[in-house]
Amino acid sequence: MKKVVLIDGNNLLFRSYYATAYSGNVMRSSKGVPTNAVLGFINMLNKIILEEEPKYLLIAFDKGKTFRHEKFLKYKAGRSETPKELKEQFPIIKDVLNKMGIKYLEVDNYEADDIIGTYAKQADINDDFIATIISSDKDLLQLISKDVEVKLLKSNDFIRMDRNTFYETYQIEPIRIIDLKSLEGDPSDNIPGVKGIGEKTALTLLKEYETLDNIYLNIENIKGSVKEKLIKDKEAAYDSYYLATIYKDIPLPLELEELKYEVNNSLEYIKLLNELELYSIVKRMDIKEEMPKTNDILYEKLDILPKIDEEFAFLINTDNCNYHKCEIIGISIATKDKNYYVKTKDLNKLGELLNNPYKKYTYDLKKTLTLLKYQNIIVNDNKLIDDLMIASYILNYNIKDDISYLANNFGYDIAFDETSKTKTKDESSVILNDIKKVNFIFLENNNFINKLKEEDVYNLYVNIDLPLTYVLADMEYQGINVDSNFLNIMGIEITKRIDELNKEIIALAGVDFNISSPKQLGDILFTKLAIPYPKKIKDNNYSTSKDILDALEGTHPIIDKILEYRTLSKLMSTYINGLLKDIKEDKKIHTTYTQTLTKTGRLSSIEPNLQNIPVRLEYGRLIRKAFISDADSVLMSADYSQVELRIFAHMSNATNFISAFNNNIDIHTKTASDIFHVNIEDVTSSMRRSAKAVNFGIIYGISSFGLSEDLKINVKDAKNFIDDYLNTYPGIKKYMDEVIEEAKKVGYVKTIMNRKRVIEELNNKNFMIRKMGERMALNTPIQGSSADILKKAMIEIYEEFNKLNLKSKMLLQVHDELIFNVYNSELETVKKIVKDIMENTYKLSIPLIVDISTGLTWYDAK
DNA sequence: GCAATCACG
DNA sequence: ACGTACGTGATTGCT
Repeated sequence: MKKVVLIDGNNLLFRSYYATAYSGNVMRSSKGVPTNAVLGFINMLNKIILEEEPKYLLIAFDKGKTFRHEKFLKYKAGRSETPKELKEQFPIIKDVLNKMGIKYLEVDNYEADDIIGTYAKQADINDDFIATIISSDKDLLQLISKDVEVKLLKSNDFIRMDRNTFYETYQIEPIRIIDLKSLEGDPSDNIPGVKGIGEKTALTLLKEYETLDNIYLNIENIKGSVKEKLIKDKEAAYDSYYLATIYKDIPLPLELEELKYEVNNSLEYIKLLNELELYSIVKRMDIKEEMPKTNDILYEKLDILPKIDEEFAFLINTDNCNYHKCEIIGISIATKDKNYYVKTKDLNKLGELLNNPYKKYTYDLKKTLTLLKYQNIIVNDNKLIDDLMIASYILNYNIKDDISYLANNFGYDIAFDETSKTKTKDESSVILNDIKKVNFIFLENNNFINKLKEEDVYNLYVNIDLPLTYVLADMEYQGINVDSNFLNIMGIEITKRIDELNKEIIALAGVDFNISSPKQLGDILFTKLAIPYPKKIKDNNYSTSKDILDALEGTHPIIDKILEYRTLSKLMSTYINGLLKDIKEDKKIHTTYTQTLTKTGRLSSIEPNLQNIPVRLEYGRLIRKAFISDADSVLMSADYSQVELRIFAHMSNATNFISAFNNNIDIHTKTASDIFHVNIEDVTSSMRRSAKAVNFGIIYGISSFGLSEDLKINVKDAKNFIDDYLNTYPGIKKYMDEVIEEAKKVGYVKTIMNRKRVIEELNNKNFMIRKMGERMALNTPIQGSSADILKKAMIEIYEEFNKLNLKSKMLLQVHDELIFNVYNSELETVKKIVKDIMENTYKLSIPLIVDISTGLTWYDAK
């Protein structure tokens, strides 16, 4: 006999909600997501599964206004509005159920009851099945039959009702619950019933006359006030009869047999629980099959690495500073049946193991490769080393530097790395923790790889991001020469000027204050000096940002001086002192590329950031003179021209753009000529500037407000401008609409190399957040595809340099630009290789163009 | 630890 | 009626 458990999902979620909601105050995750009902629901569901051991399981939900509402406007009226904290939890619980592998159904215009009724009837008819219905709603008792029982939930326990127990309680047939309701009514659903008749009278009547019809047939035999009441509310009684009747024949997409249930604590499920911060559920889960109890780990502590000739996971344990200057503490290794911890700073043995022909797994391979390089150990990209950090990034898991965050999201219990502040742990517990991490990698790596394949992003992993790791490790290791003398001299000049400005500004203000404090500066400008604030005041705060000060230029002599002070302070603190601080003993700066951070697939650069060295303003640009080539070399810059607009043109198939790019016509001039309806040669510089702003807007996911800010025009003009633009290029409008539609449908967007970004904001109820989501959906494929293409080019250039054994090296990446140190003897070869690969690595419907320039400093390579 | 500001693509 | 351009990192002041 197969038992199917049918759960009234709405009922369960409502009960869970009101059990712990106190006047709208509910438990929330740290992100503000209400979770109290979800928590209660899962706990109740787990209890049900434990008690009932269902082989078949279905959760039914209401959907939309039902046929009952259509017929009776007052149905369920008078119910207080479902609180939004509860409404928000419906999609969450459905997500949970999906990830638990539990089937749920909602059918347009029907209630959960009708879904349950239909399956209950099927179970009754089908000799193989019996059903248990779970709810606290007595209505469902009408479904009890020879094969159907109801488990009626009470506040802390339940009553199981089958035909016998039901009869003992009510002395009527289960189906007469409908007749009972039609008499006594149900205030919670606004079912009227007969006024003045409660359960007791109703039951007495039904015991005698069995049905509502029969009661009215025998109305003359009934005495006194009850008769009066029955006659008065006859219509209401029959309406109620209709409302209380559960349908048993609604169309359903799944057969009973398809409701099969198997325990499935999927990784996604655990991850979701952790996202919702419902840790108590994760803790109680029976996870020993998939998730070993990491505290039971045994290991051997060694001084030298053992010989290993099987697959293994490894981690180099370091102190927690920048890995270009960190101390190595040891190496942890996990194999199928043994874990090791080796206390050593010598990575030679590890290097040998990594070049051996079996699979290796780690987390943050780039760090490993760089540390090895500092010991002159080279690991070739032998396609045998997996990096769980890269895999997790591509899978859009939330990851941090510290692998513990990831592991704990998958049900492990691993302490976070200690910072210098929290350094309290003894050596053996630090070692044990490291072993836990490496053990996690060993056990989970293949699950992650399978997931990559399932999500159709394995190619991206294995052909782009993973091989790029080797390229980046080398770039970081190479570093770039920096002339500290130059920076020092420039610093002296800047300091002198800052001092002058400081005096002048204080004099103009008439009072001493900290110019670097936006708060104090705002007070001085807009209160003390009473300069009129050019914009709407926001949050009762004066902004002193560049935009505001620019608008005030000329109103007071202090403004120009503050602007200059700002520019120079920035140069001094971030670029003179900041860079000097990061020059290592080899007179080079070694940045670190974060490969697993951005939402779009770009890299970022830290400690220091070499992707935002000044270039737009001439004085700031001088900083680039400090970045110099090696002896007998030049610095070579290779940058893509308009790569994002070209990618956009390719993806949107915008014919005008494509023809302009194909014919090498200046794209902004072409756009201006199109939207202003003038010949190319008649486009003025102001027309071109406007067109350029709109083209940029397109890349960002245009908004009239944003454009108005950029062009300093009013929002209405900006809107007209955009409308004209989109009318001129109808293909662009269509493309953008389609991207957003698709993104809303599947919940994510993709780049040309299938990199995915999930955008939750797209279905947010808040207009502003939703619009932001739409802009992300439009921008990410462009920015991300551009990143994909440059990454692919970098890998190919790196391989070609290696193949030809060139001394020249790739040093920096700045999103659409690569910087190389090129030996004079190799200049022509390198130029050709780089230009050729960058322009041809990915074929678009339009050409990609790369501009190359060289010089002894980064400033001169322009 | 966060907000404001400003440097880059 | 909302109140925004997309993606980053470093420094400073302030709670």
